[in-house]
Amino acid sequence: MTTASNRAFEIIRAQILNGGFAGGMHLKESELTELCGVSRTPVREALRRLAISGLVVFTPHQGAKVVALESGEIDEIYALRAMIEGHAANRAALRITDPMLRQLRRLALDMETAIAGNGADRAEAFLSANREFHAIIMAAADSARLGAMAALVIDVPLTLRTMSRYSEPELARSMRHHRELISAFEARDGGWAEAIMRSHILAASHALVRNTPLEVKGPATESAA
Amino acid sequence: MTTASNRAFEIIRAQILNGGFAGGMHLKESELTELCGVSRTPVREALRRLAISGLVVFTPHQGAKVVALESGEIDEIYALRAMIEGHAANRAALRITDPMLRQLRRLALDMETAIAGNGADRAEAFLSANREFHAIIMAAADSARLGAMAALVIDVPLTLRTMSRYSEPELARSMRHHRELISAFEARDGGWAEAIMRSHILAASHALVRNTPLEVKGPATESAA
DNA sequence: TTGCCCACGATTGTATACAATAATGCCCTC
DNA sequence: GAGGGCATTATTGTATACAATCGTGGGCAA
Repeated sequence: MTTASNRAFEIIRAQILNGGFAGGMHLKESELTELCGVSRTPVREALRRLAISGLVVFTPHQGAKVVALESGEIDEIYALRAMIEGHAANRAALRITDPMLRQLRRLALDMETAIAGNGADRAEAFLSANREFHAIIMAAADSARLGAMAALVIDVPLTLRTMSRYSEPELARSMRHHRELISAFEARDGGWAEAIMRSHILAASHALVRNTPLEVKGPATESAA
Repeated sequence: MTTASNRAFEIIRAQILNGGFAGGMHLKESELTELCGVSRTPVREALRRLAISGLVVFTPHQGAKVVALESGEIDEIYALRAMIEGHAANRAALRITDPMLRQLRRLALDMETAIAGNGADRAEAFLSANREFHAIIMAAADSARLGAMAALVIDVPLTLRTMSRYSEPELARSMRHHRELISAFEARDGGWAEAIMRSHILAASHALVRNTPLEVKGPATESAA
């Protein structure tokens, strides 16, 4: 069984990511208490952790507010993601194990079939596999501190609904990036892996910016990068 | 007046950085309570923040332990610092203001005179100016998230006493890096600034590793990078 | 009417009491 | 005598009560 603090963290985080808590909204500890079914103490701990993750901002004696991203910040976040995930890919290329490589190949196939199909859960299957793909690379990089940094910039873009904004050519390019990443890993070439990963993230960034309406709203999924 | 939580954070952090708490030491909340003169609640918050900063590690129902760095981790941390501060220098080059540039020039002079002199506070003066020099660049980068990432890898090397390990040629090279950074900023050349900053951090890393005895002990100051 | 000041309410910050969990040492069994 | 299981105890996790602080509204004066 997990701790009450963890439950509170997950519940509040999910609410923010799926849009239940709008950007800029003031989060009152007493309200979160009844939402999560725990007392204020674990709620407070959860809020501090969310503040570290960049999902809420904290001001003394005024509590927590859900972050409201400006368009400039989105560029900034994707630039940081490119830096961090690029570095992770470089490390991963030198450390990845064969079982991990097999998993990557399978996930790449999963994504390609998800794209080719047309079921209702098409997007969900794709995003799930994509998330795992990137998670495996971070795991292969094998650096706790790098993982902590990634957490600072991975969560936030999730507040944007992006999957539906990718055109077919953009998705195809994303697939090619995945395949080329695997090739770079097979060659154990850190520089190649890093370059492709950077391209992958930055391409996603531009696809997002170009297709994003001014006001971002609605239940969110996550970036396809 | 600051909050009790902040006081506890600063007190415990200082104890870790100056070596009062040895690596691997188990930090009991009740003991920290009497050390800091506050109750357990703010102590707990302080410990969580320290865990985020990478200075302590947390395991459920077992509390906090001061981190014990292995030699491999030091390389990893310096690689991350090179990545982050390099990126910060790149951004800073495009955003830095003239007053900030003037400050950098003054601090570079301060460091050079500190090195040239031979007073007892020689090292202290140098390190203080050096810290401010890097802080200004981070501020000029103007990215809260990047600052948060930097915090993950700036604090930890402080647990190592490094200043005394730099040879004269190494210090001279460090000074040249500072001057060249200023030149890159004046030219508003992000790529140049990033390259020099990476060199600066990585050079410091190797100077450290080469001069570090196997067991690192004693009151700590901070890295000269 | 408008601006400022004070008091009130709401909300966060802190302390302490209680519950739950994990480490430790002892005793029993083999 | 050694190993494992159980009870004890120390330590962390949680809840709640209290204190401090900030925003807000009303009232008073210019």
